[in-house]
Amino acid sequence: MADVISPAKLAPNPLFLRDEELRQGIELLFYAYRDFTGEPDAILAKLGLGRAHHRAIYFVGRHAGITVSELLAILKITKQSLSRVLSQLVLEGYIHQRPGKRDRRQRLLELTEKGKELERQLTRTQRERIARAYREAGAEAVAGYRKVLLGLIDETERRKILARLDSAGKGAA
Amino acid sequence: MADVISPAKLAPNPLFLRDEELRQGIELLFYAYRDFTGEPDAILAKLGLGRAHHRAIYFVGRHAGITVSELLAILKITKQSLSRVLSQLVLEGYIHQRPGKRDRRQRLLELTEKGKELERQLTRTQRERIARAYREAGAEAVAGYRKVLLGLIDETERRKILARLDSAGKGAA
DNA sequence: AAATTACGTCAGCCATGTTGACATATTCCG
DNA sequence: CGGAATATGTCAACATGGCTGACGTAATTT
Repeated sequence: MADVISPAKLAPNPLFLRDEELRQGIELLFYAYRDFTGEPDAILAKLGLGRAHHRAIYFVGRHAGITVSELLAILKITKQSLSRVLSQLVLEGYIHQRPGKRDRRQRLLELTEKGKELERQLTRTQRERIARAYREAGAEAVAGYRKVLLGLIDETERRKILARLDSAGKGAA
Repeated sequence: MADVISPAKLAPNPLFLRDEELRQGIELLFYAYRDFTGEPDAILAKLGLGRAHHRAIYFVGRHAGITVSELLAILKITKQSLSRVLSQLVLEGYIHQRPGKRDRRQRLLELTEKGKELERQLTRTQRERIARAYREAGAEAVAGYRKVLLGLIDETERRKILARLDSAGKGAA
């Protein structure tokens, strides 16, 4: 204000632009996630289930035969929290447990037919949403979306996740 | 299996590829959001605050003079839920309320100096995370990231959000 | 003057996260 | 073989942050 010629008016302040750009990146992520997770809740509510159940069902479906500790590592919650969700899903016949062959302490998890049916139903709306966004944005944009999201993930996790994305659906030990 | 020549081996099944691609899009969003939101919690916990306070502080900081109902529309929670958070933030001196000039029923919200300080502290780690991801991915990828995320948002919301992103930081009535 | 709007508040419920302590079965290792 | 480590489960208590429903007040609109 006191300056005769404000430097900010001569050249657009790069720090300001940067901050603005970054905040938009934050907010887009917030809004997208907000709307993305909103949809399946109605289906779940009717069954007396919540988002936590959706996440468990999704990843068990994605990695048939996953162990409890692997699932914990993906969800990053405590075993007590997972246990509540998981035991309910087993009780109600969505998920089946069997002891590991190599290591009989493990409980390998997989969806029952009922579980698979629910998984399909829950994921359908989200798949459609992503599909539409991909289609409208184009292949190049999709590559950018993937690249940036991957960069947002904790560095120590990135390798693991890339491996998981690749090996998914092939079943585990 | 029973087919003499499996069609899936001649041409890669486009439905399968599509499903795989879409699921990766879902999972990347999950992992990125998981790690993105994780960081500021430690700071908040020391102050006896939670994620809900962070969101309120963030958007009040971003839209100085925002009304309660506008904030509700952004967060998509009930007024009762917001009230709990907001009244605590006012009580502890992070947010200041003043009546609207045109409409004195409104309570226009803005951060106090204390609130601004906390906002900066909280947003710093997230800004840095986005900045790093942007830098590593490149400008073209950033454009794609924005395009796809925008496409994931509810269509009825998109216009509003674009307007918000543009007008942010210029203050409201 | 009546209806609507913006906001707030009280009360209670539910889902889902947390910590801490402890139990059991199995596997690994010296 | 026997003890340590591992995979999993369980009980109890608590915090956060959503939700619904009901009701109240001040200001604005009609």
